[in-house]
Amino acid sequence: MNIGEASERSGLPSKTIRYYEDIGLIRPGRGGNGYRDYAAADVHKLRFLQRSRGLGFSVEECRQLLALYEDKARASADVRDIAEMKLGEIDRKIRELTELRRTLEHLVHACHGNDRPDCPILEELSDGR
Amino acid sequence: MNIGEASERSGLPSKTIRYYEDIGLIRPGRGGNGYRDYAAADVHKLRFLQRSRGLGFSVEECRQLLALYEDKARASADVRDIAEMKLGEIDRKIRELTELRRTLEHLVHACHGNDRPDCPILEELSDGR
DNA sequence: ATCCACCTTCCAGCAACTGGAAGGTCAAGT
DNA sequence: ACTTGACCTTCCAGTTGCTGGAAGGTGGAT
Repeated sequence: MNIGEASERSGLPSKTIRYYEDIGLIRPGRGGNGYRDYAAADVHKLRFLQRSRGLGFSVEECRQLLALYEDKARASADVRDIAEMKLGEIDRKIRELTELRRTLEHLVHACHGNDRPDCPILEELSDGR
Repeated sequence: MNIGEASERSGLPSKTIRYYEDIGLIRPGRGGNGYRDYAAADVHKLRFLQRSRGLGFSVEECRQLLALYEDKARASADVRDIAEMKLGEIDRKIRELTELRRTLEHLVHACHGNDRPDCPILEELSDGR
């Protein structure tokens, strides 16, 4: 399939898909007309990239995550170790986001949203807790 | 005070403080020697910026928050709207992160760390699911 | 034959810094 | 008085991860 369809199916803009090819994350085939030709497996990888990028993993980290999928000598303890390290990072990210969420929710609830000049959000941002 | 002390007190690197000046977020005075001179109010704003950036507000959002903060007739509803939008984004991130966690954990369990070439996820991938 | 939507490459710029060069300033130690 | 070293200054370049636009080729429908 062409890049447009791959874009639609993966949720990534065509521009980004070409960029990912530039930096060597994916290698689609080419048709006789020079157009990129994406297989279903490529789209799957693109979707994986879309998700993991959206979660704050760097492109380099995504490259490692993707390597887990592509590793032909799969099932080695090394590969599993990398995956486990990433799991730890994900857990940490979830914890941080949850903490951030808690703080913000507290602020939103404390703010009555009227015109009075006493917004607790701004007060906390400036004063600190 | 000089930029170094402002940096220490605000928790922002000097480079970042100069950058914030470049983009017009703060306007410190200047001493006779050309050094930037930060008043307590400047440090206060810098701390404000440090906090709100750390909470995931973009620089432009921080500029808005700062403007609201400085505006005596501010409407706290404006502030709350920005915070609520961020809250929605955070929720989405947590959901997606949890999903990715599940995916990776599945991978870790599928690759038990030996040399057997039987990772079901990879098979799924090559099948082009 | 002519649209128009698609595709191609290349080059530029964005956010939000970060690093480094080249040089000015200041307080302290000798 | 002089030198050292830690500050400070500006400016320019690089980073990450895209995103937009120009200039031009391709493909299917009318």
